Amino acid sequence: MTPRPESTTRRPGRRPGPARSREDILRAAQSVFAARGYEGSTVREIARRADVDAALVHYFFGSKRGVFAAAVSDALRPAELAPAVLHGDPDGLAERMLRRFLTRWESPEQRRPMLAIIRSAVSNEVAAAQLSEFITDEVLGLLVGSVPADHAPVRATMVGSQLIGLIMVRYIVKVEPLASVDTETLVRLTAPAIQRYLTTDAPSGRSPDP
Amino acid sequence: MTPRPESTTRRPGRRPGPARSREDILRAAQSVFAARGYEGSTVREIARRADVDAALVHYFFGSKRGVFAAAVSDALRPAELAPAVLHGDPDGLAERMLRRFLTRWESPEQRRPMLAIIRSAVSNEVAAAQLSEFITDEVLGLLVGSVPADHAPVRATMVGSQLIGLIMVRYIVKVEPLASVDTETLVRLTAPAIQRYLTTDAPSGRSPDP
DNA sequence: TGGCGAACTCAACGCCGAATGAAATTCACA
DNA sequence: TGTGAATTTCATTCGGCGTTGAGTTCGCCA
Repeated sequence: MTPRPESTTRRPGRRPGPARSREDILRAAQSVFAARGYEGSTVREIARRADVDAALVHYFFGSKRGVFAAAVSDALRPAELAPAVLHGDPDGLAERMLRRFLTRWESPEQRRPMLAIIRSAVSNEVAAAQLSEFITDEVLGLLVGSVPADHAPVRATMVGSQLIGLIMVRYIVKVEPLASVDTETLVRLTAPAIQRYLTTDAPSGRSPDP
Repeated sequence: MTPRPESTTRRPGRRPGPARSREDILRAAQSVFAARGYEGSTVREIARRADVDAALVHYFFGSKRGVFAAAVSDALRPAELAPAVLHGDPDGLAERMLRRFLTRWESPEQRRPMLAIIRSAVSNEVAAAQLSEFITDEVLGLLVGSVPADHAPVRATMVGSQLIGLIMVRYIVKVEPLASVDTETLVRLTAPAIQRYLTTDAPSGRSPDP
């Protein structure tokens, strides 16, 4: 967060001191992509916000797609929802999971790269695939062992849909009153529905064809 | 749907026959915005798809924002979910509503303008506001009279979040297996959760501060 | 202390975007 | 039949986009 010394006039060539531009660019990219989505963002604006020439972005990351990939995968990897959430009584699984999830989203710092993916996934095939994979892996990981294996994938995506819906309504489209309700209320409202997707008996009627 | 006669070389000036370009542009705009979102779309591509010069788009709609507004509001107005859904036993409300909702989304024709709004709302303030209003009005309208008035807004947005989540996962991000499950199964899975948001007793604990 | 490679900027290219004003053609109504 | 309004294209402006290549400065190791 410590800002660079003033950029009144800058000369070409390497800057004195330790080189931190690469990280600055990455953080700037996260902000910009989070705010505008992939198509709406420009390399030049990222550079401007990182207080750097646009050519440097290409020097480090090769292309706009390159920065995007680096920016999201940089902060998406350490998801690690699973460990602490998994043990405890199965009836509280949804609530623990939701609390963890909301904690991440309430921190602007952590919210940024996830926003970037969602904003981009909506009109960008690559980002969409990345998000799809993330949902599958992450949510499915939570269900292994707690849920009959044959229905796990459907259950997982249902939970995923409820979570994404929450994000859309609360953080992106900002529909009131849900956008400003406190998280505790949110948990009380949502946890039971999610718990239902996780552990209620399989839907009656014939099962979906294999 | 009847395609225009071949456009090998065209001369300036009004074309012979009845003028349908305005409608052609509107339909083209719906497709393009639905596929690429607002930022990702270009007036030129809309014009190309409508088989028309780009200047004509500006002639009719003034600006890119103008086409967008026209394209979505054109096909968003006749929502009319309410009438048929509302009467019948209250316990089946969610299911009737969901069926109606899915029917609209399964038709590519009707899906287009809604896709356009969602794809755009994600990175566009104006579209987001429009979508927010739509959710509030439309879903809330269904609840009037069936639900205690004091909790109706929260309930409505919760239902909205579940529906948007469904759309995201099924039609936009396309997460399997939910993306290819048949609608009947989808109803069986989702209706109970929605019904719960509609009619279950208010969440316990203290109510959210007024 | 010299020099090589990493970090950085500058200037420019080619392209495509939204938007505009003028000219050409057809329509509709008197 | 004629004449004004509506529709359509063309040519153009202006700006910003992603990307590249050459040149400059600094850190570091031999």
